[in-house]
Amino acid sequence: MSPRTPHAPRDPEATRAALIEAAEEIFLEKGFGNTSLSQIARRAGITKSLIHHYFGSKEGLWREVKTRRFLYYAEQQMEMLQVAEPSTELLKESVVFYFDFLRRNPQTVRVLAWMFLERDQKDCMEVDAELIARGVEKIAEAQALGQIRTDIDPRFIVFVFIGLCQHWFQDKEHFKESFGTEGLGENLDQ
Amino acid sequence: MSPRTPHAPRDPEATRAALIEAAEEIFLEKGFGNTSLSQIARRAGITKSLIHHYFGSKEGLWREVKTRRFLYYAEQQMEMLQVAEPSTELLKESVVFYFDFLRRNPQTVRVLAWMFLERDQKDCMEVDAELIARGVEKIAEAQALGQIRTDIDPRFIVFVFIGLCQHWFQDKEHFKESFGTEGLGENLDQ
DNA sequence: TAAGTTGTTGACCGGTCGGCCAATTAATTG
DNA sequence: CAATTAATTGGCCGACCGGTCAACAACTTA
Repeated sequence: MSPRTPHAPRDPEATRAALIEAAEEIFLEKGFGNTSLSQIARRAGITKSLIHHYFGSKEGLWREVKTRRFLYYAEQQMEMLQVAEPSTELLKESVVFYFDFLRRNPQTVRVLAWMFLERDQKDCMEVDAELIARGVEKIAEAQALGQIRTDIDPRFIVFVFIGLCQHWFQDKEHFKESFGTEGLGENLDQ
Repeated sequence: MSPRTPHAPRDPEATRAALIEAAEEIFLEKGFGNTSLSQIARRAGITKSLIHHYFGSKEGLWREVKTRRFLYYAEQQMEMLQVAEPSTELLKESVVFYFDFLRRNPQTVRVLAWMFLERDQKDCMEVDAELIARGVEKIAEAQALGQIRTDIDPRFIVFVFIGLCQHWFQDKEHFKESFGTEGLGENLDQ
């Protein structure tokens, strides 16, 4: 937004951060293909060339934005999984925590959705796989303890819960077109 | 795929259809911004100029693809809603029917997902609104008859069921990366 | 202070994009 | 059969795309 003062002191990290922030805003709003580097540079108040200087290419910047958000997301979830011990109550709390996380980080919802539609999860696959493995593991433990019915594949449970939270927020805007008075407290009950 | 024979008889409707089909394939696969008219024309075996001749612009073609799929989807669902009378059993059947429809029409899933992320539902809003209104109406009737608990907003029920089906298929590929043996029969139980 | 490193810029490049148009050819009309 | 209309083509346009480069300015180092 604000053009740099002619004799501004240099701050590479700030520049990098500004580029990432601008890129995230526009990429998540319009998608990769509908975004041009000129727009990003303009919004960041920085020359287009610096994008290549810092990230090599348009894909490089997009990859940076994606992995950044995804790693933050994975970190949060991993932390949650490590603290707790398996139980039905924990499962419930985990879901609530995850749900709340997505509510506070709508960017995560969008980033996951774009990665999904464009089928480019390759950069985050290892992390994602481990994340899922952890969740499945926890649930399997709870099943072994008899706290969760065993006739459901634990992988299935994990996916249903993750998908449910993820897509609730994806749909929320659509929902609001019908009527806007609903808050968010009711959803936790379901 | 097949280049036209030099003296082929003209068939405007077939040309139109070929363009729409090619456009749908590529648009739904890569999204609007990542698709170029040259690609579409090449895949359809038709000159790029004809796209403008029939649809005016790139946006016009995209709009055609979207509304086409969406109207088919709406038609099916409307038909389903009109036939039946409200009951818990009907609700179940409706969901199963809808679920099955999406399974047979993965393009619908993708088209809805793209429209959603790119926030361009404007072309289908009236139809969509009526569709939802119908569903809500049916559920409200069932509630009045005491067949569904009344402490839940019927709009909420509609959205949860629609979203659930829609996003199940959206996530299915992701799920398969964990393990691919699961069929689809089990899902209907949930 | 001088040399070297690095952030930053504006000008520029080839390529492709969406879109336009005149010309050609097939169908339709009278 | 002309005359008209509609389908189809290839060539072309200006704009903008992502990316490169040489030059410069600010820091770092010695």
